[in-house]
Amino acid sequence: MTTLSEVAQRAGVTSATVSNVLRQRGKVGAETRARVLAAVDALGYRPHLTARALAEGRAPTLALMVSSIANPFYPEFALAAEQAARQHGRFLIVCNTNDDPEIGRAYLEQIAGTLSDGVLVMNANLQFEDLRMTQRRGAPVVLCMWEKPHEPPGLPCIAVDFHLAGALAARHLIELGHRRIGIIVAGGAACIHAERERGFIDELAVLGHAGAAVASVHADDTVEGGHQGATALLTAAPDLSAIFATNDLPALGAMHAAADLGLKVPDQLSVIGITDIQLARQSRPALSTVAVPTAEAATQAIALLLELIAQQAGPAPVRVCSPPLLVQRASTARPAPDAAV
Amino acid sequence: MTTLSEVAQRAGVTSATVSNVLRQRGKVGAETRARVLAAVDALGYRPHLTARALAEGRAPTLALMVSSIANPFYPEFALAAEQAARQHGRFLIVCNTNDDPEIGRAYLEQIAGTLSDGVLVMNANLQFEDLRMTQRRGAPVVLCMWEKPHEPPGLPCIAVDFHLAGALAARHLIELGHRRIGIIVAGGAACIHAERERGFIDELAVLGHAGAAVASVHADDTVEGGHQGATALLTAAPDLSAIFATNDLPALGAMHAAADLGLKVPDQLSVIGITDIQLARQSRPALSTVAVPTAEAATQAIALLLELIAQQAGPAPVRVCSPPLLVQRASTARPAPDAAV
DNA sequence: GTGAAAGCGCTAACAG
DNA sequence: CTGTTAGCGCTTTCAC
Repeated sequence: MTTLSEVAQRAGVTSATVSNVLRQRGKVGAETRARVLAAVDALGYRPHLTARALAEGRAPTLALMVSSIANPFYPEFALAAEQAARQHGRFLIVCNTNDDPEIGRAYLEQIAGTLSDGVLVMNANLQFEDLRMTQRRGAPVVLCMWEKPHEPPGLPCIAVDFHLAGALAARHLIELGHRRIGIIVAGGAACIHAERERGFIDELAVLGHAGAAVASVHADDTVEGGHQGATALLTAAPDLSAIFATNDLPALGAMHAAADLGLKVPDQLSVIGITDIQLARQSRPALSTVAVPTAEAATQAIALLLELIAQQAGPAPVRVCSPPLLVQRASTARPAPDAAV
Repeated sequence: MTTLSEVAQRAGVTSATVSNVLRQRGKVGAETRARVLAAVDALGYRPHLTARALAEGRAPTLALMVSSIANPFYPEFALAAEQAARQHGRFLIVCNTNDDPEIGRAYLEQIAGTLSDGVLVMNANLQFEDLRMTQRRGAPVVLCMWEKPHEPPGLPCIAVDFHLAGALAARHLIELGHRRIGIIVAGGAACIHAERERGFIDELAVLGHAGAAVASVHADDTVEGGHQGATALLTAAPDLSAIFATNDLPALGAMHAAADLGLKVPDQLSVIGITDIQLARQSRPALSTVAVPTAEAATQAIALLLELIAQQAGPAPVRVCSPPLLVQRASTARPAPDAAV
């Protein structure tokens, strides 16, 4: 590990000058600069990021808190976040909370402000109180995918209009002619997807088909959960012509359930989800869904976090991403005439 | 940000003593300790990890280099790696190389030894020379899933016997009675999967059915790649009764291709992959595959890296994971009698 | 047992 | 333009 002063010594200057050359600060004589650069090169000097961080009073890393890396939603988000961070010269520390608030708190306690300059929170099931505490300690926090643009959480956040996402799904099914629709609300007790369900229901009412929501079940936010949910739904109400799931994974599970029950998708049953994860494109039939701007949210979240770190943003700014978009694929179609009651 | 000396002041001692109390080093009087702990508590003191790292001459973070977070292989691995790291009090910086050796090198240059104590390399398409350089600079490197246990790479690594993985796939298909098998070799030009193909071919020979490998194509390591590969295979040799893909993603693509060609899996075509990613369980029909100990590799890789950092390991140790295991699901079956030539 | 002091590698005033 | 001087917050000898 060659240090600044070793370089300085070789170049016959002092470490401050080397520092100035490297960071283009202060004026340095052209000739001196050349000597310094030569020395840097000869010695293979690389700045010690930890030492620099300590001296500057700021860390080069950002913490990304996520409930599980294994969430199929994660890849696109993390990819975009990492790229954005890199472009700003920052590194990303991934903190998996496993949906356990304790682990989340422990992470925050340890690294927020001491190893990471700021914290990105992505569905990590953290206590708001812990986040506020983190903020108070001087480490900015950004919530990455706030579901309710019209009800800001009192913390900086990147919001996506999931109410609209639900509405778009509803409109699509209604326009296709579906009048007997089952709903799978994913996310368990915490029920993070309430906004999506509400958007769906509200739109049904707006379109004059409030009665089209025939049945509704809660389910785990997984393929298996969707499978179980759909099975329950179709058993209780065999005449459903469509199922709306608040997330893609359970929607995929619903398609499997339909297959297991001998129902053809989309001929006998239409299925639609929300998010547009990679898998949605790869399923057979390909899943119709409402695409949500995941990568954009990641990029914006990084940008906002950096502004907060630089203290260039208000106390609890809310930024809204582009609206969700319907993506019609092969899992939705007009209901079969004989399926109608 | 309360500092050590603030705590010290409040406790009426010096920062050295506080440090001793916190790290259980040196002897501290019971009464003093109590006072110190009380002050720590009252002030909400948290150690500044960056400062500590600088003073200790070691960083609390490990770098995980990966070609793409979006690789469906990644979740299980990263989850296990992050947990293992956390259990050892380390944090994980995720470095996405996008398969670009330049990005990889830039990452290594910047953080290895200056922000991270060691580097985990997972399919990141890095130049060995860059990795050796990193080592020489004092930051240990571990390759996470070396495919050839019998040909160590000259760098510390966690190896998985992918030759055996290929062999198990071959044995399974042969035992089922398949004699006309198509092979999809994933991974493109770099051809990281050569060992798997060789294992498959070798085992065919061992079993006396060298001729069963009727055709072989190269394809991208994606669902789409597998789809294209399988389509090509089945077009050129419509009488194939089984397809072996060197990875699960292309195997899944092969199943889709079969469906598109009107072939029933497994009745008219058996498909088998390698790895056992989550998706393999969730596809319809569920994919038969050869499971590889991904999580174990992650855990071992972290352990080895920490040993290397602590200088408790030889120069280029190779650790071999548990052997791969056949997982028979619904995508493989005996060939239809009338399909045989 | 506890304190004083040096230093990790770098940056940031301020002098000259 | 370049050098001097202080730290950043913590750990770690080494005296007392």
